Amino acid sequence: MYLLLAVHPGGAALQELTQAGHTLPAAPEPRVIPHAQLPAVVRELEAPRPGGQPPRWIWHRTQDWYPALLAAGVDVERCYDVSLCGTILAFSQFTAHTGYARDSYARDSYVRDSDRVPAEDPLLPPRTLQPPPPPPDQGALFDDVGAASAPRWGLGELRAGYADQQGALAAVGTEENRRGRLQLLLAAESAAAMVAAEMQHTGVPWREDLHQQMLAGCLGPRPHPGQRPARLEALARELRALLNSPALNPDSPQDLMRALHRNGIEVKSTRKWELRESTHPVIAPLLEYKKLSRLHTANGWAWLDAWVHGGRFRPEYVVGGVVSGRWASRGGGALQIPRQVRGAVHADPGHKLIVADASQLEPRVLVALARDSSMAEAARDQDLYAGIAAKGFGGDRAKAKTALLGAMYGATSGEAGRLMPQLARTYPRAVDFVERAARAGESGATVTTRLGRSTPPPSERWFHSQRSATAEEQRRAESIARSRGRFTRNFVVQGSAADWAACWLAELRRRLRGLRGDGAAGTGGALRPELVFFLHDEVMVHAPEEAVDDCVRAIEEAASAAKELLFGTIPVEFPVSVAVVDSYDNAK
DNA sequence: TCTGATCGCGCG
DNA sequence: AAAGCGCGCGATCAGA
Repeated sequence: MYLLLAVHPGGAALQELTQAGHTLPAAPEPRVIPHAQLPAVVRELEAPRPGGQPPRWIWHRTQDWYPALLAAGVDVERCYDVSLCGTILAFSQFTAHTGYARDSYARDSYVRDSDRVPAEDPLLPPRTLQPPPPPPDQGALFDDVGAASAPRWGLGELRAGYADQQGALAAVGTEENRRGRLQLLLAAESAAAMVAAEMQHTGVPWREDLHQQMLAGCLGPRPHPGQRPARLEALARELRALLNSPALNPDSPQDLMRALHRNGIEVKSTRKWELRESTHPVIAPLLEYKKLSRLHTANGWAWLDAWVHGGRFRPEYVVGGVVSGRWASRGGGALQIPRQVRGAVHADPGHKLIVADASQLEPRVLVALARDSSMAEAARDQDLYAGIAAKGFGGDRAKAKTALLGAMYGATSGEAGRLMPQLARTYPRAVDFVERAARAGESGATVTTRLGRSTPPPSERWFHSQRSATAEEQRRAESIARSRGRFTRNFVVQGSAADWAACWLAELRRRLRGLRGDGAAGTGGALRPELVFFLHDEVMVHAPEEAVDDCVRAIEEAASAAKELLFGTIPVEFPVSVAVVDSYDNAK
């Protein structure tokens, strides 16, 4: 059963579809449901019924509808996010012949700014597929607007948008199961949108007291606003003395660089890797200052005040926020929780954190994409890099890793660049695969992930540079082309890894829901396993101790299901490493 | 005084 | 000038 949910004057419009496809059956008048009653109606429709599958909710944006339902204690099993799926379909090479992209561009309510050239960096292609939504909840500031994150599509638009998408999907050829793969991607992306909303609702369990203890230990007591913590102030004094610069502000790169130069330390920047080259006595306290200053500004007391409430860190996740299909986040630096503060991520009493990550996901994805059987054999090892090193690199693991990463990122110089021929000799198929993606990107072509997510077309700047006349412009054009080549080279690997991760997440969500007993259903979630964090190739489940074994099994089963869904039966493993811990810093 | 770019660093 | 990929964020700095 498919249920369309759209905006309607006075509430929400709900319409049932008896069949879903590109021609939607004539439908009866929709049910109009006042907003206050929507959660109860959804709960009723989600209730298990004998022999029946749960409905699939079709809505414009999961972010518009789902948070309020979750807040009312209602969750749903399946959905179809027309906005996210529309973005995939508008760019996918699998649907390029269908005209869907062109038609959807014409639909003015379909907002996208992906073909806008970023003004700040002429070398880079556009990075985001959607315009940044309004800032996260700022309380009363936006009350008069009220529509900052309100649903936008009425039933007519929703029906038309959904039908167009189903039409495009139906027109995808079945060779190599392209249609099936794209359909899988749409389902996984929609599931990811639900997971993101659920994780945001649940939050990462965060022990504010432990965090504050750590801050006090590293920085001293909490300073007054605008002042440096005691430990930082002491280090700043030491730096000023050592550099004979009484007015030095170590937070200013310019100021700092001048002071370093005055003391004969000839650095070209104040980055820490460059500072480490010098042996001057000021370097050690300077690096210490930088480290603590970063802690204070990025994850200090102000961060705690802003982002942690009621023992939970609730960042906003942006599904599809990266062109490759990775998630982005907004607020609190959710995808950059430093190792230094991970001790504050702590399970509730009677619970454990299950932290699982897909080891060496991207190189394994490359092996599978390229069907490189010699590399597959080497990757049979739990440690892929060691396996690669054993054949082709004389057992030197570090070299093998550098070479493989270099191949995926497009290294041309340094050690990684020098190792490329060596890698290509032993593993020609894998190297050829990324090389072809790079050459396609350089020439302006689109590349596509395993499940059918494609790069946007080259930037206006790329097209413009093609018409270069002078030698100078020519060099510039080549630089722009190489830059796009590195992007597309990496896109096929990073994006296919994101395909895999989305399937992993979706499969895991389904299994975790299957673990919920009826008994715990009404307890608001406190007594059942919950996905609380996802980071590219890593998931965290917060689970009651008695559910840990089942959760670990679910994580592992979901990983092998994801591999099967993407690649079928192939001799490549995607092992996950699982840690059951009280505190995040004990994982890995 | 405000705004947008740049530097630098955290994560994968 | 050349440059291994993808992000978010805070402080500083330059320019309006």
